[in-house]
Amino acid sequence: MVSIADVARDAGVSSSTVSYVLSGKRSISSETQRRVEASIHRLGYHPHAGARALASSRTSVLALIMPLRADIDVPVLMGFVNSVVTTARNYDYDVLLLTNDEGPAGLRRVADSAMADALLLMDVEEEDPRVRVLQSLSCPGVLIGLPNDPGDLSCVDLDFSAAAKRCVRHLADLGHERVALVGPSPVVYERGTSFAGRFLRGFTAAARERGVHATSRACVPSYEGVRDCLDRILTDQPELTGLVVHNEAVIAPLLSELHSRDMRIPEDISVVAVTPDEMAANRPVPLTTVPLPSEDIGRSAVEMTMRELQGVRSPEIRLLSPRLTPARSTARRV
DNA sequence: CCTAAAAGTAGTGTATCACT
DNA sequence: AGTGATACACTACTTTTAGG
Repeated sequence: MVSIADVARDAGVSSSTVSYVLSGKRSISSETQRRVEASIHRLGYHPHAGARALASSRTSVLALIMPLRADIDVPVLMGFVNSVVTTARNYDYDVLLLTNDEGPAGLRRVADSAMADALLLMDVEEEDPRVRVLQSLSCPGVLIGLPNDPGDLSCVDLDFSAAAKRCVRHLADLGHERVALVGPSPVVYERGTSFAGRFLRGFTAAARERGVHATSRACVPSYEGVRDCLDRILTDQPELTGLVVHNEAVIAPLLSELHSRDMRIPEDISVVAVTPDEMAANRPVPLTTVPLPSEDIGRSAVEMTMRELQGVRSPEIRLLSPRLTPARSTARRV
């Protein structure tokens, strides 16, 4: 293995000079800089991460804690992971991905063993015991999601309440008077997952505000779950003309189920979905969506974390404003 | 004198301080 | 602008000590 001492010997300088060339924390003559860089290149040197962590008590690793539960939509989650990892690399950080649900003890384990410099927490619940623990840790933490009491932690998320309102108002503007929400899986509500509650409350509030009849149902992500969910909704509202879907895993089976029931989109029923942009276009009928900005959320979370790591303590709750992208799946009610 | 346990030492690769 | 010494946390190895 090539060490900093090998580079120093090759370049004819001391190892501290190599270190300063690498960190850029001191001025180095251009000639020395050039020789050191040439040696680094020639020898194929890469700093030893363990030794770095030992000397600096920094790991250059962010822990992304993302419990992978059965009811979680992996493609959507990967959008967040991708954005977090990509942004972290811009700051010379790597990402430690933790997908087991270890609860508060897991946070302590990672922080106290100094595996990472900061923790990013996903799948946040309204009353999440991890939040209090995260605050008490010595390393910074940022939430992707919004608990009832975030304390002085920074949070980023889509403004799900506003997103729901956007969907309802769009349908109401098109003359729809009877709408329904196909929500996340029942377990997501039971767990008190923060986005689910916020979306549902926004949906209900907007419907009331616009005088629209509204029903909502949790939906198990399977063909059977979708059939059951639709049955219940249509029993409740046989004259339904608008659907809001807040459950990515359900979109495909739902579209196919509507088709088999001869409910044409958008002639018989308008559909608007909350889903990442790239997953909306590739459907039998291009979907009107409120895009889930996983890219922006992941990037913001890492940027906030980096600010904290630089010692800037300015907790911020950043709720991104939803957009609505109209497509063929919604139309004026006839 | 032998063994086991405890204490001590050296070495790892890097960042950084104090110095020239 | 450049350098030597040191700290960092841990491990592997060596030496010392205690007790029989």
